[in-house]
Amino acid sequence: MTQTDLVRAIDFFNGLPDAQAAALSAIAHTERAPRGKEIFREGEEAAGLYGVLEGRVKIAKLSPTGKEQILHILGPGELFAEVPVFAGKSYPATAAAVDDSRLLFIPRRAFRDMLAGDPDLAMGMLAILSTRLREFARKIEALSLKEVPERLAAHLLLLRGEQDSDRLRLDLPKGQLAALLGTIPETLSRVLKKMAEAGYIRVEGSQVTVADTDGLSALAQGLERL
Amino acid sequence: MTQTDLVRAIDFFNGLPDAQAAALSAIAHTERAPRGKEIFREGEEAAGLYGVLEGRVKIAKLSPTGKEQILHILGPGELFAEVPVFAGKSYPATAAAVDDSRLLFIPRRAFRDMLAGDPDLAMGMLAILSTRLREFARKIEALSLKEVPERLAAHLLLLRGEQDSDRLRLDLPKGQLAALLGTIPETLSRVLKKMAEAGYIRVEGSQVTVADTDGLSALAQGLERL
DNA sequence: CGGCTGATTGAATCAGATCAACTGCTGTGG
DNA sequence: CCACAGCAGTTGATCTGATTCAATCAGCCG
Repeated sequence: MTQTDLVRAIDFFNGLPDAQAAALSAIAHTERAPRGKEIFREGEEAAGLYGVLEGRVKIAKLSPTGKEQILHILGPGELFAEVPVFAGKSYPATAAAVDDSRLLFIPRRAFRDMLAGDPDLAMGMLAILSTRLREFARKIEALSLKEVPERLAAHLLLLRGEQDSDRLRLDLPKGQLAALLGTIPETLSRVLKKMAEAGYIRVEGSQVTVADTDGLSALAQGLERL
Repeated sequence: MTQTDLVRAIDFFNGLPDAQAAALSAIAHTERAPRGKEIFREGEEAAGLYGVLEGRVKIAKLSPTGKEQILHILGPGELFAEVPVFAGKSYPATAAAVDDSRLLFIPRRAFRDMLAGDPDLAMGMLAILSTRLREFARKIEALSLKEVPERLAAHLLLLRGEQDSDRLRLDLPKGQLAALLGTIPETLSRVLKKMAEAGYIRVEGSQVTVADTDGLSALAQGLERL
């Protein structure tokens, strides 16, 4: 495995162009953390950010009385401590290895120097983050629609926007689509049928044709119901 | 209104330290867009990013047949076109003013040059974005818990982590809390009662005491039910 | 032709929303 | 100082959308 692949093993950096991934790799190094090893402690100045390559890491707060409150367990591919590093704060919690682990470490100082010399690295990371932020925002919007017909209608409209046609291919088996919409195949099946009967769409296997965009839109906003 | 306030009027930049907000302001300028004015067109090279100061802007795709598919309507405080600008792509859709609007514009070139000279600006923006990303991730996690007791248990555990004590103040009236959890006051009331009866918590007005952290945790993960 | 998987349909059940009534607190005006 | 309006919160009865359980169907591959 090359160094570049190492950096790419962290989801956060996946999507960076080769040149930038390589540049980052040059300042990153890997560390082994045996089970139980403390990686950093709450209150220390944030010296750098970490990614989990292998094993698991827990993020916890120690209460004054010494009780441990686990905030998060992280697995391979996950980044941590990036917020305090970017913000120039101290670590807000303590991190320790749960299993024997291998970590990627990027020192704050070197990272900052590299940003100064390579604005495209900064742009690349901003691009990744803002793309992901948009995706998340969309997901939140979708999840906060309570009824299945609303979520399905919203999803179909989204597909319609992407595929730029009224004839949509469901690129996912219906069972998977159901899971994506936070429901089960049975319900999806019934809702598709009702939508078809009400004239909003036509369904032929995994091909769905939008017949009434405005109607679907009204459904998605809960203005109408099936 | 000073220039700095202008930049801060966009949510995205809110949270930047004064020095960086001022620096950004220096390269930003404002534009007026009368109703109907096209701001940029799909396929053009992304020259810069925009924020809505006043009015509304629509983002739409024009299908080959000339039909317009509106993807999004944006209001004051919202940023747009930042993804193609950061990524160095062309605009993926067309933007036009819906009302008479005032926009903030930041040219890509100047923005990139500024990043090169000021790594702390880059760090600051990365900090904002990654903080927001974490918040969103948490929200998605919470929303994807389907049952109210799960969501409430998760929320109580979160508060417990923040307040670092088993005795929690609900900093929100119960009606508001219900809305935050995606339910209604009646249901919240019943669930709190059930949790108290089952011995997980004790409730005294807006003061909740966690009696069984592990039990709550099991509830939050759906391992147990009320 | 079996036998598997994905999709559909029907019946029973359940969680939560809705509707409506009631409690209890707080603040204000007579 | 009391009375009563007003609002947050609680409780009960009912209704509805969605899941669960079970059976069936369609297509596909060996």
